[in-house]
Amino acid sequence: MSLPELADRQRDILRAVIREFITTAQPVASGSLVRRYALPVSPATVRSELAELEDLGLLTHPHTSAGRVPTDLGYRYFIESLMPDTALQPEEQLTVSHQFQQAQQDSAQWLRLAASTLARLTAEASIVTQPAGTKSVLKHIDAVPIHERRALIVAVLDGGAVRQQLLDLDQPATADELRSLGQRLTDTMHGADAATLAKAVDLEHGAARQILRALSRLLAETESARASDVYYDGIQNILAQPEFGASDPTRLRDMVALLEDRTRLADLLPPIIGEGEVHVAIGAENRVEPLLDCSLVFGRYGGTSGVVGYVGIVGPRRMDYARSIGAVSFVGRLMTDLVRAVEGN
Amino acid sequence: MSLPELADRQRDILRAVIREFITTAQPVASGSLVRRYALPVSPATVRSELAELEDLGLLTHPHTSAGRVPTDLGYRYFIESLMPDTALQPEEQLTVSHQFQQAQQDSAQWLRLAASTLARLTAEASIVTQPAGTKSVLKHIDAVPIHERRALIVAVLDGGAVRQQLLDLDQPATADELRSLGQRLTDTMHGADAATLAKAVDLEHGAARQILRALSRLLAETESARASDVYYDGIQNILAQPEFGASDPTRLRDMVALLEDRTRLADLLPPIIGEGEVHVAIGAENRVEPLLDCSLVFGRYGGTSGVVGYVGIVGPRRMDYARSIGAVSFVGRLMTDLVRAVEGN
DNA sequence: CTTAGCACTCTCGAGGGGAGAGTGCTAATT
DNA sequence: AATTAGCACTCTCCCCTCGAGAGTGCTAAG
Repeated sequence: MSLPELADRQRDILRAVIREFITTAQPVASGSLVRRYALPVSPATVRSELAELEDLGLLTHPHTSAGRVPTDLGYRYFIESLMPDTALQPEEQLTVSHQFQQAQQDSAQWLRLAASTLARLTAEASIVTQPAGTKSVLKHIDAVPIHERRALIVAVLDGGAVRQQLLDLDQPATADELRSLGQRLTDTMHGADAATLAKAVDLEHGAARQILRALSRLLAETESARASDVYYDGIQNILAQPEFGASDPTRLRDMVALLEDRTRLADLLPPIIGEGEVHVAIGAENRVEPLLDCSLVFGRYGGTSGVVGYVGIVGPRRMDYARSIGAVSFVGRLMTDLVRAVEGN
Repeated sequence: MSLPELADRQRDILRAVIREFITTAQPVASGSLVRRYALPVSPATVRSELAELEDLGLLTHPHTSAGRVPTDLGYRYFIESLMPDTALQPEEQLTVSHQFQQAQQDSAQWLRLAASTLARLTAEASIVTQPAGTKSVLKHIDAVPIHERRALIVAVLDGGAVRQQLLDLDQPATADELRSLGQRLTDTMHGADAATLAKAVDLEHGAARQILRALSRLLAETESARASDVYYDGIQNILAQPEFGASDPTRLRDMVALLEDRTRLADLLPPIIGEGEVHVAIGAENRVEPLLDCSLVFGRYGGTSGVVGYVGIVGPRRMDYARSIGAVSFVGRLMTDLVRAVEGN
């Protein structure tokens, strides 16, 4: 996995091949390289350089008389040492962060917005997971009367997530009773996690007991179901890619099936990403079968209290990595800001 | 659009053609009909009947020497007067409603569950819109302190929807202040809609004024953004359909693009569906271009107070209408029950 | 080291049967 | 009058071929 050292001209040529292949999706010929990038050498010279890059494992040949195509290693080399600055244009950053500021209203909207923004910025399919903490902690409890014997329990978690649960009460309760119950539980249970709540259940009785039981279950689910709530967008974008076109519809279907299946999603997320880092998995670096022709670009966002979510995109190996990384990184940062704002830091 | 009258044998044959085409996706030949459905007549007889059904506009011919394919009108006839009972099996109903009972916890989960259930039951792509009222009415307000100068406003609407909004306070407020403010506003604003809230803004000042302003905007958005929150699932299912396969990838992409674009979604929903009815739009009955090869099966669900959402599926014209209608109708009923439960009826 | 020239290879699309499937028609049968 | 067997006809689909075109690898000259 160590990357070979290249002469300057080879680097230029590799960069040109990748750039060309990304836009055309066609194997790149020596002649067209010279023409389009105004190289100061002849096609024959380029050919010998291409042959060397192929020996180094950075390029391949679909067949004898076809142009060159980057390998996984070729893309990797590009990302590690050929890629231009990935930051988005300032105007773009402004537009996007403006949209995020307007969407502060509803945390579910953040996720949706993040997914659609990424899809739009990168023209790939995007995936955004709900922030889920290793420890979910209660911040506020409220009991809203719906009916004499029925109440809606609203819980605000650390990190600004809001959960709700409809509860059939064993005994009728008035609005005032529910209100003071919510107050008391908020005061006593502030900062409690699922385990603490479970313990506290036995100390209470009546409606309070019911509420605590429901909440502890809710928190436990929130903690465990790490990737249960996933937003995705831009599937149309990967349908538009020529590599997933007519040739093999099964490939495409398997891929979409993988994305839609929220339970399998956790597997393909890169094991650990550092805060603010962006992780790129190219082609066969993905262990999952339907993604062997794809690349993933993922980032992590999260608060200080261990609340963590993922944002990322899926696309063909042939993608604009600079732009993708820039977009994922930027959106990840915005999401981190949003989560922190709700945390109160 | 008036449906022709058919002799019994013609009805049997039409039914057989549709059933066969639904499962095989191939034009149906007279010979295979006789073979598979053990018809007591010869292929030649069947052929003359087929020719007559074609004259009536119920079947077509891709080309001279191919089998028969149902037309939109053929499917329509099938649905109106040939279709078996659409109710799901009792065991299936039990399983599904059991799942819905368990998911009562979170209204966002209902929608997700409805979408995935429909996708699974019908093996088509499903669409579920959030229930949105012509009039959204406030039921409960809560202000949760995040920070000295920052609060999370949680609003419970009629219909059990929960909205949240992060607010930067002009002046710092303590937890107790926020709490009593929430109580007071809940008491005074209970039952208010966006317009009422907007009027009340000027009567308040300080944090209360900020909260009311935010809430009125929130409610206005909730009312207007009728189909803003849409859940869909099972896109993989329509990718698996042979009619959207290799032939024309553009078709498929346009279709998915249409589904993903939440703003265009409202257009394709059938104008008015009665409570408990299921509306079927076959092929060209959809005015939208990318859906000319598709059928939609949609139902409406909602509460007594005018809160309305849609559940439905999209698939190829060649779909199992009986099952689709049964599934959509059943899931719609379950959703109605859930909404009503939160309303307190 | 670079480059012109050239032979070689491979894909892709068009064109050409041939097999197969299925119809429509006609005449015979019930 | 309805049904059916027989048969010619049509159309698709697949396979094959073949030529054009694109691009490489090699070699020898600059």
